[in-house]
Amino acid sequence: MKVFSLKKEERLSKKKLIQELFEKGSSFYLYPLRVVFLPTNSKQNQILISVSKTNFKRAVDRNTIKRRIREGYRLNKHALSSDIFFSIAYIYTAREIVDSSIIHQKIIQSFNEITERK
RNA sequence: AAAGCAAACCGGCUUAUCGUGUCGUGGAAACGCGCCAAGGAAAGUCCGGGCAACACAGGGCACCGUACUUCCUAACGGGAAGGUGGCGCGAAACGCGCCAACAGAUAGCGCCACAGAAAAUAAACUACCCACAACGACUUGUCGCGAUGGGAAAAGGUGAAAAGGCGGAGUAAGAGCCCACCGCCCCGGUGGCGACAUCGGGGGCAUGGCAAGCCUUACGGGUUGAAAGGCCAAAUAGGCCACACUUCUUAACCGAUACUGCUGCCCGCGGUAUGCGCAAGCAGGUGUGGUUGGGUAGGCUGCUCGAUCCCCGCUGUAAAGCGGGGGCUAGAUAAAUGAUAAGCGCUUCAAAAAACUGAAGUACAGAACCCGGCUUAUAGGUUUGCUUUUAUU
Repeated sequence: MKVFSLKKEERLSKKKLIQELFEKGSSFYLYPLRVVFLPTNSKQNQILISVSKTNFKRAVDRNTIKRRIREGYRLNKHALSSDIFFSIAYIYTAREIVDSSIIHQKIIQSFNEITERK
């Protein structure tokens, strides 16, 4: 598998898995993100990105933030290496649009948190 | 040339690295290669239609919507052309532009704040005119005054609006009481498909405003909405059929009553329940086998070739229609169409012109079944038309 790709299999799309993640998963806050994660028995890490409609009324802004987070995960996901895999949800909680470089940095930090806490 | 107004259109480009989705192609697979990949509003969800499911014998009333005319259209509350009224520009026009909830107020009910005498069967304030008891004056039969009785609706002031307007004649003072012109109403002619325009005759005014209070007239209106709907495999509740065992009461039809469906109500027509009447033989439970299969989560489909787009010709004042040629132009589903970096272009500013340099800015905004409109947001730019100002000929 290529290093920087991000296929559909790496995204959470099943309703049951999402419900399980939010009911049983543990979470921590890392500005501007809230991260929810749960170890799973699937064959790879799966992520979910969410931006609240109340904080960003325009769809253009929500798309931009989602794309930046996705790129941050895609370009750095090789740093998250472990013997087990996780379901991870990134929820954007800030009220303003943050630069890409900061988001990238925070995502790398989140990987360290997850591997420590498991 | 500049400014203003209106209409139509455009609304960034290139490269590098790493990525995403549909389709095509190679491959057993992993994956590789190629093509394409947001908008003028994709937005608001305000109208109209296609498509789909469900419902529907029919009639009346209610409810909701629309409202100058003709045309366009699949349809519309949209558009085109025109009529009428109002406003703006202008010296002015039969000019140009903008706006209109633009059917009916002699079908009926209701309302008309404040001010004002009075707000709709007019008049109770001031002012005007006539008569005249009492009183006053003096030139002693006249004048003044005004309780009171009557006339009039012209004048003042109030108001958004004061009972057709203006002028004349008339009168005690006045009044469509009478007359001319204008307005209004009625009838007829002419032109126009029509809204309407115009001409002639008659009426003496009867008819204040509000329909965005109720209402009247004419026309239209099933409900839901892609989370619609269809298909697939799995597990399972339930239904149905056959057989066996078991228990003993009660099924169907018709009438009656109650509830309910047809947008609401009534009539009408259906459906269900009750088991009172009439009537008479099957009804319930358990097990086995077969068959069917609601809902839930998942996958596939619906899904993008269409009232389609571009060009040319013809018809029409135009909206638009017809014919010919060419093109295929997003299909995601916890939701792709991107991220990062560099450069270019454009606009503004740095006194003025050109070049250079620097700084700042580069909008509104993201498809979710598909179309036709409307409304709202939008940095900057282009074109066309009209008006005004200045310059030149």
